[in-house]
Amino acid sequence: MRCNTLEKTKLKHKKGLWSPDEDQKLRDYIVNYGHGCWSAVPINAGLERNGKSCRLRWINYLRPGLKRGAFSMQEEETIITLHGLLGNKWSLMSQHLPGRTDNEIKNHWHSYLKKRVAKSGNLEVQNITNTGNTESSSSYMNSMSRNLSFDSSDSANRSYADTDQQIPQTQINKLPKILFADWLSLEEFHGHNGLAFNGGVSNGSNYQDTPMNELLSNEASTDNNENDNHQSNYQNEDMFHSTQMKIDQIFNFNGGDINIEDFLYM
DNA sequence: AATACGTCCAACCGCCTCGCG
DNA sequence: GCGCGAGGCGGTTGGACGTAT
Repeated sequence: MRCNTLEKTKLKHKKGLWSPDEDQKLRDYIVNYGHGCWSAVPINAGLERNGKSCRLRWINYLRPGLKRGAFSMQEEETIITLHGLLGNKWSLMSQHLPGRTDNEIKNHWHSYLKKRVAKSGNLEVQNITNTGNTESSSSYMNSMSRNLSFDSSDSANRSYADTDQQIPQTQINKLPKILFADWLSLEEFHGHNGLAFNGGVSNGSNYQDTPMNELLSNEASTDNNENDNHQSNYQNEDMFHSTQMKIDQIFNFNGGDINIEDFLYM
């Protein structure tokens, strides 16, 4: 993927915040000529920035159609649900939140939603502890499983480490490492003992133990076994269909139309 | 009013993948 | 097949701003 106009000149690239003048130059250039090869953009637009910086500025700030301002409740719920499904796949999430950038979603998650999720989880824990009501454990499980995996060593749980929210270790130990977001009840879990997924780091990247990743890893592992299929990963047909229903809810709401098979290959 | 501390967000960095030569 | 550059992505950082003391 090489450009005709290579950025061979080793200019001293400016860093830091963009000035309104720089924004205007970049906007004018891209509106008139398109970005084409990003490394050529700063040269042609008369900017002392590198191509990457221009691309980022355009995508995250200047691009038409971006929503600015607070996230709506629906957007937040979508992010939380998608995070439960996808893990830190911000760019994938942004595809289902029109007008929002991956950076924006990521920032919002780290600054707000992560804490909100942790807090709601903690409240549930308090209810269990205070009342000793075992029935509430189901809603607790739903709440917690909505967004998190439970292997205390995995990266998803590290999100708790940088907040003051603590999940009691006894709770963690009782929990499966993965549940299927909020569509798997505790009862379903107990009815499907084989569902506790394996944790661990995969392929050297920051890989989180989300149901999505687990499905993907199962998918990868089934490449060598053609007798397996996606549906078998769900333990039974009911679970497969309830998962499909949940995905339908999310993606139809966002104007999409997708099935589990599609989802796996997004 | 001054300072410390916390939060948020724009931007940077490093890594990975892809495609061209 | 290999090397290189571009593009893309997620993690991290730094500074601006708001709030508490």
